[in-house]
Amino acid sequence: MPAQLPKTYDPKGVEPRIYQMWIDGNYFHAKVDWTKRSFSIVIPPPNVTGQLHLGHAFDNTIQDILVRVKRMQGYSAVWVPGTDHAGIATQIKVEENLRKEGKTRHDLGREAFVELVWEWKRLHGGRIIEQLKTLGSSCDWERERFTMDEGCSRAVREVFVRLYEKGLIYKGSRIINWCPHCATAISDTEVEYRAQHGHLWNIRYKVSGSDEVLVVATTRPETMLGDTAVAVHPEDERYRHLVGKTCVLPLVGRVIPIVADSYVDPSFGTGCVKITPCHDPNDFEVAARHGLEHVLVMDGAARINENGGQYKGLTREEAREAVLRDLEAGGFLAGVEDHDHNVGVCYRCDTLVEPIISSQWFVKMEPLAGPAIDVVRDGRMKFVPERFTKTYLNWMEHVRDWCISRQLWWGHRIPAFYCDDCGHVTVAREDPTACEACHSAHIRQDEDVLDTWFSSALWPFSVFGWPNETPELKYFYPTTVVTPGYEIIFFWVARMIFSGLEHMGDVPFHTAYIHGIVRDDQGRKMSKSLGNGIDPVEIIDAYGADALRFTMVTGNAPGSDMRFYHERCEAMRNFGNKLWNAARFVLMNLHVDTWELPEELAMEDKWILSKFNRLVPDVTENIENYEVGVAAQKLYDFLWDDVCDWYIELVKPRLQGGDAARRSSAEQVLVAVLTGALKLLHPFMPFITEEIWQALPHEGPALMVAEWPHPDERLNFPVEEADMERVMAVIGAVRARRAEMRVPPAKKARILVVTTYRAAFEEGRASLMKLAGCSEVEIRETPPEDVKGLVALVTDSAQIYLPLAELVRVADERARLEKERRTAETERAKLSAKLANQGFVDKAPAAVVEAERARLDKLDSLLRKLSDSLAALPPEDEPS
RNA sequence: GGACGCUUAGCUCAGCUGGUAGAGCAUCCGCUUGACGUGCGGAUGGUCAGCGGUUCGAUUCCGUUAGCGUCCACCA
Repeated sequence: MPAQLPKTYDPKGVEPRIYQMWIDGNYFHAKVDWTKRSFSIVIPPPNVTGQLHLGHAFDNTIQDILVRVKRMQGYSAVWVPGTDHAGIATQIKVEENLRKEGKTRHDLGREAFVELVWEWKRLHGGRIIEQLKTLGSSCDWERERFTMDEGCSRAVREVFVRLYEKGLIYKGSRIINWCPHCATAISDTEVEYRAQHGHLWNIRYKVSGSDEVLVVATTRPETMLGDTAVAVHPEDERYRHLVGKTCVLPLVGRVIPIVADSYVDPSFGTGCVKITPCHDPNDFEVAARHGLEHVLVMDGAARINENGGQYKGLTREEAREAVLRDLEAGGFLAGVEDHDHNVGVCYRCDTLVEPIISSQWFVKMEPLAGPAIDVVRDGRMKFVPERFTKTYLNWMEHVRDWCISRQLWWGHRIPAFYCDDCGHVTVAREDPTACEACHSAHIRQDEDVLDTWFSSALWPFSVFGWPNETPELKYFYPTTVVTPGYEIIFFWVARMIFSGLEHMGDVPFHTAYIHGIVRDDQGRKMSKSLGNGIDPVEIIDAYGADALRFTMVTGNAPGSDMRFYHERCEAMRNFGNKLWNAARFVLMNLHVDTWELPEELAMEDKWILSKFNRLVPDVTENIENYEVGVAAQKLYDFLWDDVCDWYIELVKPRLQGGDAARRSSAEQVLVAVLTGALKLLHPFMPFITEEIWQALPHEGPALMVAEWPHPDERLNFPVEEADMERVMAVIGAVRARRAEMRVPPAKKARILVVTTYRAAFEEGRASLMKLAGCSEVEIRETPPEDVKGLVALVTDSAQIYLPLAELVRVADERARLEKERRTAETERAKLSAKLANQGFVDKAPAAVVEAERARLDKLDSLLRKLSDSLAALPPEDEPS
């Protein structure tokens, strides 16, 4: 920083330069170094063609704080960045773009289309990475990965083959969630449920060879086209005689059996359930138990297929209307009721999900879930905040097999090859040229790709080179911590855990530090459709990255959502500016270019050093416990209140005075405290702290690689700290009283301090003069004889008299002092009752009792002084 | 149906293992105070949702009620 500094901090002018300096210094790169402890984080890989949103800003800030602290603490700390190929999201994006040219992916064909997506990735893939840099993220860019790069793809293939060989991956025909819009299967996790007002239609099914009629209830009448049975509860007396008989499916005319199954709840609806095995998971189960026929009536676009007869070609919505109309016309409709229920929609596109039978690949979860439950139960892996443990366990304990195949082109293609001749499936690490069973060359690779989350599940070890046994893997795995939002606990965290355990034999990370989501100022989720999204890039532009980062970590509890307010960013920018100006002040007054702590320390020096010395372990501990918000708040308070509002003001007289030694020691302490605080603050506000540090006398190339502060025994000054605070209390009392009495600041007064802490106040004399607006300070141990015309103030260690004759009315003074006395007495009464309570004295920790005793002493002292002051008051003024 | 979270100053929210209630913003009163008006000094404002319990002591722990919110499950 040159001598002439702007009065306001300009992030735009500083941030890119500082970031480049870090890059040039290669400070982000972490090496395998067995002489150091390792610390590692892998980034939750953002979508490669996505752009930065506040959620990214949130967890990247957290990660950066953690990794910067550890780096400064001397760890070999790596933060591995990278991006996710984001199968569906990316493919859709490219397809949409293609549609502008009036083309679909099928016009191009698989190979050309995939090449086009790669091209798109090359074009847009860098954006989010660049945006992460503007945040100040200290990722090890040399280790940047992509879920579809060669290494990650190899890991995916290896995992697939291993799991297949162990029988943990299988292909089967099951009811899966089908998204008609994305035209692919999706996993259970990818379905979101929405409450919806709907209807329950009652439909008459005529019993064969009888006049009896069964009434079934359904919310989805169009699926009746695929009914292959009607089920009743085995114990249900009403229908027992019909079990084993058949009935006739209306409109279709198919004769279907009536079966008994305990799945049916006799108390719901009519107690008769239509069974549609191909379009309902429960019905699928029932069908399996009873060996029922499967009739699939919908295609991949959720249109009725040829099995739907006359309804063929209709969409599911059209089919519903048509079916209802025809049922009505045929007299099959027995009634309709309102019915609220949940419907599943695709988390990507919001389209109503269609449960449909389909042949897909699955990961068998049960054997994988067991260990994943154990490691959390026995504490080998923990969630912060702890409550997410339960969320996780509940999910893992009930998890169903994971549908991993996607009918997409963009992704890791399933390495399964079907033999046209013998039907054998060859699953192999390298593409086979022939069927492994019959050696026929007529093999075809499975058309599908894997769920995007299949590859991100491997991220904590694939990024370090697995399946190769690399030094990185040995050194950095398990990673220390991951920092996802709670919305991806199931998508990502859970799957990393069982994958890590299965393939690495160890947890992928020791801690999952879960955060909430960033909402708008009305508490709404940010979304494209609401148009309420806030672009972090604009925020950085307006307030600076440091301000955004600080906003992200302060004022919200771990794991809970936060609302985003511009005002908060503004406040944090102001904090940066405050720090900037404090630094400017220090530099303006600095006459040295190196520093060390002076031998002779003044009271205020010891006070601030002592406070700082306590701040160091406090902040360190908070960060270690993942209480970054608390740590940030402490730094904010220390810098603004203690350093700026007090210490700097306290040393101004020395800096401007003629005593060179006292001036110089103030400079030294200023630099010491500022430097120390900059180190602690650096992980939170890396840019501004680095910029200031570079301008201050320093050793080493950069703050970001400076050593994290340690508390220093020699800097504990409890006595001087207390003395200083006694003086500060008097300053506060005088200021408050003056403000109350509207004494203009320019009007200085002579004050009289009556105290037994004479030495402390002698040393604080200059501070009192400067900060309490005094023309003169008299310190004595006994009160003056005549206090007429004096305003009396009391702290627990001093009585103060201000000669403000023209402003004083004795009656008012008396009233005020008495009010203070009453307050103090009330408090004293409470306190002495507490101390008189034998239970308290016996059972409370000694330190607490001691503290309360000390407080009582102070109150007594205060009360004595109040009484003295009251007694000394002259008789009431003559009414004039 | 199950689980979880929240309810603290006008607003938005912090408050670690129980031991004198905090911040930012807003409001009010002052201030060109030689770092900073993105500032300085001062002030107002809270029976910490209600009710029980444990405890010497509860905003903090337990139970319960109410309101709000989230996740999971999904009886057609």
